[in-house]
Formats: sequence, C-alpha cells, structure tokens
Amino acid sequence: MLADALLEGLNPEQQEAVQTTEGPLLVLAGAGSGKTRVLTNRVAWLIGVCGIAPEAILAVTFTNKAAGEMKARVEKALGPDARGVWLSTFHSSCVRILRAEIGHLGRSRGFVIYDEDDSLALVREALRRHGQDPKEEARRLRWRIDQWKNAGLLPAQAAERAEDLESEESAEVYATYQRLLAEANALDFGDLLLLTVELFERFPAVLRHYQERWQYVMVDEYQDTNRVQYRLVNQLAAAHRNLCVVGDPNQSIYRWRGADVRNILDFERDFPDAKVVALHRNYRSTQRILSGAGAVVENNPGRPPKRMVTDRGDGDRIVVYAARDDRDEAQFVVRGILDAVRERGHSYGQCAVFYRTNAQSRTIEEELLKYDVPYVVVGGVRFYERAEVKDALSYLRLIVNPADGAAARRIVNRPARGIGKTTLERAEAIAAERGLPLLEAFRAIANEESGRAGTAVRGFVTLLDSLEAEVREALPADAIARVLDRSGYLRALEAEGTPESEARVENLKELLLGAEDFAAANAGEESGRSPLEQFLDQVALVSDLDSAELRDDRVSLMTVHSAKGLEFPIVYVVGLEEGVLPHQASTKDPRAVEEERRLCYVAMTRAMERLALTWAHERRRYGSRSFGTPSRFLAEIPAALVERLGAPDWEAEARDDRPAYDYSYDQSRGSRSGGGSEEGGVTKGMRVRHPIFGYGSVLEVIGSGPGQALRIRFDRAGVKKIIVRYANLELG
DNA sequence: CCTCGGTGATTTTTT
DNA sequence: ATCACCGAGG
Repeated sequence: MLADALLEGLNPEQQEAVQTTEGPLLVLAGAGSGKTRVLTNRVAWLIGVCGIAPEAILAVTFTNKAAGEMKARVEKALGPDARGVWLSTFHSSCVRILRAEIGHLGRSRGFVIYDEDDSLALVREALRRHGQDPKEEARRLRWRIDQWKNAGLLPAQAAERAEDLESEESAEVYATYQRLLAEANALDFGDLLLLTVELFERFPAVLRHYQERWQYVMVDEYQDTNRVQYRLVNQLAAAHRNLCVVGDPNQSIYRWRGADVRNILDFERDFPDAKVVALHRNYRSTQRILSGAGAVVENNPGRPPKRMVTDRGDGDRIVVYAARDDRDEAQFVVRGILDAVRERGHSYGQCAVFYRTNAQSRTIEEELLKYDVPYVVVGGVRFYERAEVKDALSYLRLIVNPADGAAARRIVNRPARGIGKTTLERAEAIAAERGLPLLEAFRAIANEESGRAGTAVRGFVTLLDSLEAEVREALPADAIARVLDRSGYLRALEAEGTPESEARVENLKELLLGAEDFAAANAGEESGRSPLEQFLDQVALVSDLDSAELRDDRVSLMTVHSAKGLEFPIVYVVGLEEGVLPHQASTKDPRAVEEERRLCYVAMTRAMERLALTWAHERRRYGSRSFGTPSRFLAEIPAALVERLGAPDWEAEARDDRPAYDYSYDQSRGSRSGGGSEEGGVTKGMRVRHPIFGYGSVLEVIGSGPGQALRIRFDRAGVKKIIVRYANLELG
C-alpha cells in the first residue's frame, strides 16, 4: 500500500530512482524534474517498504531550507517513524560528528563556529604576526585559505604545492591562522568539513563506526560539492556502497566557491557499476521556455545535455526586451508585473525578478516603490551578519567560550566604554606574548594597570564576569535580553535616536523572538550541551531567520544564485548584457563564461509560464554611465522562440562580429547623443578606451564642441591630453 | 578615544 | 553611487 503511494504519480524514471536502493546510483535531475520528490520518496521507500532503520540513512543537502523541506515531506509520508534519519546539511552533519569525535584530533568539543567576519579578523591577526600589513592582503588570503580548505588541503599540503615565494608565505600564514583558530577553540566553515575528513582519514576505527551506521547515503545537489565534500561522501559510503547522488551538471554555479563539477561528471568512473537514471521530463515550464534555456546551455562544450521535455504546452514566446537604459528596463518589468496582476489574475507572489549582482536590485526597487508594488528582496545582508546581531551574539559566545578572541575583540568596546585601539593593541600584544586568549589579556590589563584604560578594562571584565554567572545556564532569549540590558548596549542604541539605530533595535527584538522560537522548538533535545550552546550552533549554521521570505503577496527580487531551486509563474531576468551576464570578471576565462551560461540557464528554467529577458543600452554602473551590448546568451536563443520588444533590431548587428552599437567618438558620428549635450558626453571620472593607450579615466574635460579635449589618466600610459575629435575614443 | 572626510574598490555566497 | 577603511584633528 505504502509502496503504491510512494510510486503514485511518478514517471518511470522517477520510479526507478526511488526503487533502486542498492549500489551506487546517479540521478541526473534536470531543472524542474521533480527531484525533491524522488529524494524524499526514496527515503520513505527505504524505511517504509524495505524496512531499513531510519538511523541507517544519511541524506545531505546544501541548505537548511532543502533539508527542512525534505524532512517535512518524509515525515508526512511516514509519520514519526522518520525521526531517526540524519537529514541535514553537510555542515551540520559535520558539526554533530565533530562534537562527538573531535577529541581524537586533540581539540575540545566545546568549539565555536567562526563565520566569515570572524575568520577575516583572524586572518588579519595572522598576517600581523608575520609582520605583514593586513590591509590589502587579508581579504585575498582569507579567500585563498578558503579555497585550500575546499580543495581539502591542510597548511602542510598547501605549502608542499606552493610554487612561488608568495604562495609559500601564504601557506605559512595559513598555518598560523589554523593555530590561532585552535587557540580560540574555533572552527571556520571550511574546517567543519576538512577536519571531519581528516578525522576519518587518521582514525579508521572512527570512520568505520559511521560507515557501519549509515548503510544508505544520499547527496543532493551533487554538482555543487567541492573536493572535501566529495571525499567525505566517498569515505562514508565506501563500506556499503549504497550511495545515491542527485544533481544536474547544467546547474553547477558554485565553481568560484570551490565546487567541482567533475565530482558528478566522474561518478560513473568512480563507480563503474553505477546505475544512471536521467530525469528529463519537466513538470515546471512551458516548452518554449525549456527549449530556449536548453539552446543556451547547449553552447557549453562537453556532452550535450539531454533535451528536456514538458507536457505543459508551448506557452508564450520568451520576451526579449531591449531597454533604452536601466530605468526603462525597470519600468518595463514593473509594467509587466502590474499587467499580470491586474489583467491576468496573477498575484504579486507569482512574479520574480532575477539579476546577476545585488547592486542591480536598486533600480528595480525604486520603480516598484513608485508604483506601490509590494516586494521582498531575498538575500542581501543576512540577518545574523548584521552588526548589532553579531554584537549581541558575541557576548554570548564569549561567555560560553572565553577563548573566543573574535568575540572579545568585537564587544570589548561596544557599546563605547573607552577601550580604544591603543588598549586593544596592547591586549593583543600581551595575548601573543604570553600565549593567552584575548579575554585573559584584558584581565591582565585590568589587574596590572591603574590609569584610565585600566579602569575601563576593569569595568568590562567585571561586566562579563557577572553576566557569565547570570546567563550561562539561562535560556537563549533570557540570556540575550540580559546581555543587552546589563551591557548598556540597548540603552546606547536607543539614545542615538536615528532611523538607523531604531532599525537596529528592531533587529535585536527580532533576534529575541528568534531565540524564543528556538527554545520552544528545541526543548529537551540533545544531551550535554546547554541551551545557549545549542542556540549558538544553530545561528552559526543557519543562513537566515529561515523561512518567511517568499510571500504570496510580494514580488520576489533576488540574484540568480539565490533563485536556484525555486520556481515562479512569471520571471523577469534583467541585465542580459555583456559584462553583466556574463559578468565582466568572468569574460576572460572560458570556464567562467561556461558557468555564467549555466547561470543564465538556471535563471530561465525558474519560469513556469512567462519569461522575459531584458537588456539595456545604457546603465548606471559604479556611479557613472556605461553602454552595453546584448548578452551573447540572447543570441543563442532560437529566434522562433522569441518575441522581441523595445529598441531596434540588435540581433542583426549582434550577428556581426562587431559590437551591436558603435559608440565611438569619431568626427563622423560625434558623440552618440548628437554632440554637445551632457546626455552622452564625456564627463569627469568616466572610463574610456583609446586605440593606442588603452583604458583610462577622464580627469578633466577641457572645452566643448569640436575642439574639446580631455585629460586622461591611462592605466598603463600615464596622464595625457587628448583631443576628442581625433582620438577615436570608446567608452569602456 | 571619537568623528569626519578622503581614498579605493566594486560578482555570485547554500554553510 | 556607495560603502568600508584609514588617518588626521577635536
């Protein structure tokens, strides 16, 4: 009976994927092919039909949201029987394992999890200890360390592979960074995975325990796994070899974060006996949308993807709108949405706007506001990364783990209590010298110094001590409330009385509410760790106040990356220009362009009924004006699928090898806007390209009309004075 | 120690 | 345009 229910409504391929429980299985799940349903039904099948113990199943996803969704669906099918399944993200799975086993690596189980900010601060500190200036280096190096970790390289291995002096030095700082992390009893995101893999490698008996436990392993979004995740999955599945991975190479969009699409492409090589099931029936989009998206992604080299088919009918053509500028583009989008809602019975919640970069949301938002269209921007600054929220949490972190230097550094002078840079630096020097945690260094100052600084530090240390006594065993919400009150943080914020400070107070209230919810949801769970500790784990690993983002009565705005996994009846993808999508930074590297193309594919395949792609001739970018040409991806969509709106026939020109529009400043054409007017004229700060000197910035505009000259600082050739009329300059 | 103003850079970001 | 960071001055 349950068996029938679990197969009902599934197509033959989906059924096969659900029923294939033994041995390695690769499910190639194209966009909208009902992948989540297959995964959840497969879990339910294993338990409810095959009689496998829930405890023997591990299913990992990338996001909490995906994990939560699957968990809910499995529980719906099976009831409470499903409880024992480990269904969580890579990172939380690793946290659970490490909380139990990290002792083997000589580390304490009470570790805290550092986010990007904390980790950046620590990289700075590491650089300082190497006598280097942390200014410029820090961001880049943090990135590099992250990449090393994604690739599964510990400092020693990174050093081995260093081919130049700079890499060697970086690897040394990496080693110091790891040491500082250990001293702070902290792990960064990358460590969670890397140390788990290391643990399993060095302690086979520990690995064996988990291998035996998990007879069935499933991985979602396998195309986005990085090398460490790959190793982890292979370690865990090695004994039973019941490994099911699900993914779509065409939706691999996190290469820049260390994801390695080879993981999925080589699955059949890794497991020669693997069964492969391809889900190519699409349940989301109309045929035109599907064919258009497929035609784009087919331009990537490699095995051409299997064409997706749908039974949703042909649908409308894909609209391609050539806008005059970004405002016009936004207007087009908003008018279209208003039309869909007023004339065609759609709700705002069924409409979405996707863009390549967050900065592009501004123009769209302005226009939506103008017409009173309700919207929500998904993503952007994350809740738990807001300064005030991090401040409050840092108090808790420091109370739970006095070794947490990042937390101490953060709150020692927040609210302002007269402990400035000088004092902080002295504390850090003491910490480095005597090998103490930062907080202990502050204690030393409090005990040893009598001056103004000493008094201030004493105040801080006393505050912390009394807070610790009050709060350590408290419930998270109480702890936060007390911290905000006793530290004077809330009072200081309220005293400011600015709109910003009010918003911060609001955020803190939201944090309190979130903490209360957490306490309600997690009452009595897990052993050994205080509610406060559990709460801190949770906020470190949850990207946002989870849900409540997509609302039925609001238009959704988000980056294409955030859109992955979602679907909307009506979709606008804006900014389809060279330099935007594909992004400027990606155009030099063919592999990066391929990823941009997949990004375009992901964006298009989110649409169920109506899809519009827009580009703008002219766009405000970094404050100044820039001119754009239609994205190469637009030309890859067969004309028969497209309805072209807006400005003139760009396609004929785009087929040419030249840019679609020639905005050269030569004598025959003058400036684009007809010369003289400010509209298209050259202004200070503008970026231009000279046929001989290359790119440069305009320092000064001298005169006007035919005699107009420019002083330009060229990136390579220095400052030169150029007569516009003769120079054949291009904007760029 | 705090605040203001100049400087530079500026993709995407599940955890 | 905007934001984060740094250095000079209050």
